[in-house]
Parts: sequence; C-alpha cells; structure tokens
Amino acid sequence: MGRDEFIDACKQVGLNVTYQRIAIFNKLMEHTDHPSADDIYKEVRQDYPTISLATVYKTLETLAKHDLISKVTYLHDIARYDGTSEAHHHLVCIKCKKIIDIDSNALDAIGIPAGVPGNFRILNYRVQFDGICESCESASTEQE
Amino acid sequence: MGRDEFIDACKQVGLNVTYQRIAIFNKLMEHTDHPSADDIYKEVRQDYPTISLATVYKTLETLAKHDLISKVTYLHDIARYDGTSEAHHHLVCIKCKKIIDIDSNALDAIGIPAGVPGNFRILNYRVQFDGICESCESASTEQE
DNA sequence: TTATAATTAATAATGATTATTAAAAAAGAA
DNA sequence: TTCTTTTTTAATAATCATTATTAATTATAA
Repeated sequence: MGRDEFIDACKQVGLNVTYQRIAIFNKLMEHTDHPSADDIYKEVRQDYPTISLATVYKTLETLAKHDLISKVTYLHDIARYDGTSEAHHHLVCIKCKKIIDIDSNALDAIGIPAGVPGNFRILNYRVQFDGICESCESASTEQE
Repeated sequence: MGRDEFIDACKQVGLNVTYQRIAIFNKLMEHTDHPSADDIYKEVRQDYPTISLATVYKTLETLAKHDLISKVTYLHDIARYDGTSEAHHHLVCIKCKKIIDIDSNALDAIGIPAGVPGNFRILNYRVQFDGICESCESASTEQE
C-alpha cells in the first residue's frame, strides 16, 4: 500500500489523516524486516524530533486494529510454555489467546517449499491457525 | 514425557533433579492450554507455598534451554509490526530474531487440514519457519 | 468562527521478566 | 561422614516494554 492508498484507507475507516500517522506508516513500509515500535520511533524522530514513543506505540496499535498494518507477534505479551519440545502446530483464539495443539500428519508433511531462501538453515516449522474459539464465538453472538 | 522420563532427561543434560523442577514440570504437563509462568506459579504455590515466581521463570527458561519443554511464544519479548495486513508466512532466525517474509503459493494452498477442531472459526493461518540466518551461521562458525 | 471531538506529547504507572544476592541444598572429595 | 565447592532457590530490587493519564494541540463539524 502506497502513501495515497494509505490516506484513502484511513479515511475509509474513519481515522484522521495526520502527519504522524503518515510518517509512521511510511517508515514501516520502508522496512522488510518487521521492526519494533522503538525502531520506528528512532527513525521517525530523525525527521520529526518532537514525536513521542507513546505516539508511535499508539499509532501502530491503532493502524493494526483497523487492519491497515499488522502485528507479526500478536501473542507477544506473555510468554507461554509447552510441555513438549517437539515442534507442532497450534490453533490460537485471537480473542482469549487460548492456544490449542493440532496433531496433523498433513501439516507435518508440508516440508520446505520453494520461495524459502537457501541461505537459511531451517530447523523446523510450525503452522499457526488464528481464529475464534467456541466460547468466544458464543460470547459475542449473545450480544446481538 | 512422564515424571520418570523427566528425571532421566534432567540427568542426561546435567541438571540437578530438584523438587521445584519436578513440581513445575508436572504442572506444565497437566495443562493442554500452554500456560504462562504466572499460571504455573499460582498452581505450584498451592502445594509448595514458599516457591518464588522468579524460580518458576528461571526453571521454565532453564528447561526450555535444554529442550525438555518449549516456549510457544519465543518471539514474545518485543512487538514486531508488518506493513501489510494480509496473512503471509515468515522465516525467523532463532538467534537474532530477524523476520523475513516468504512468498509461497504452496504454503498459501495448504488449507485447513483434518485434525483441526470444527468448533473453531478459523480466519487465517501462517507458517513460521525457525532457523539460523546466514549472518548468524557464519558468526558461529567463526568461533571454531 | 466556535464548539466538539480526536489526536498528540510528555510523563507516570503498570506489569512481565531479569538481575542480584544471600541462604539452602546438592554434589564431590577426603 | 565431614568439609568444600558448586548449583539452586527465595526474596527482592531493578529493568524495560507497554499502557494509562492528562493537558495541550489539532482537526472536524456546525
């Protein structure tokens, strides 16, 4: 998404188009390496020295909430442990952050596809399915 | 892994077998929902009121380091953002935590396999490949 | 313009995690 | 066993990412 598209997208979701939002979005788009809020802050501050780190955090979360960008590590707030050390696959509820194991031969058989750089030694992989669990689903339909 | 296997495994990796380690491991194994350190702490404290939260953290990290258990959310320390909101796949360096996008039609075509509970509304999925990137690889071979 | 709502900047507060350190427990040697 | 050394634990302080607060600023609507 380019700058103009971003501006349109902000308007569509009802966000005011501010200099800060554009600057933060632009810096994020310049990256291919999935930066942290602090990374973005340090860069944006070059052009805009009075911006606050809290603004960067808030803006990134706001943009993610409206699906203009995304958070790669949305389960990052608390460390979660697993009794087994073997790589396997998970179902994650995006509402309550419940994590459920998936046992699937089909997923174990994926292997390493084309499109994966060769200069990277891959140790294992895991598939994460994001969705809404039964109890969160029924909790939300009760509201209607 | 059961209790006895755990004790053997500790010995194999050179960790002393302590009451605390057994208690923490047992509680973790009772869970299917991938608890946090604090969850484990609250439960272990029922049986062992003098245990410290820091001990639980340290023990979980120690066990994970020796591959007796694992951390589901090992990228959890800092939130990382992505300029696009479309689900896609990633390569993650387990050393420097670099995240690289993978564009793969094969991965996009996986779909939802058998083994995934039906009472869960899946919104999307992503495959994460864990490994060692080129620069971390060459940095470690320099040591030899 | 004027009023109202949204956003920002600065800073304080929170909360998860880690570091520190002294005491306790375990392991090894005599 | 007893002494010595190393590892582990408990308690607590410190750190650091993130969020909340609040007053000032900016944008929008009337």
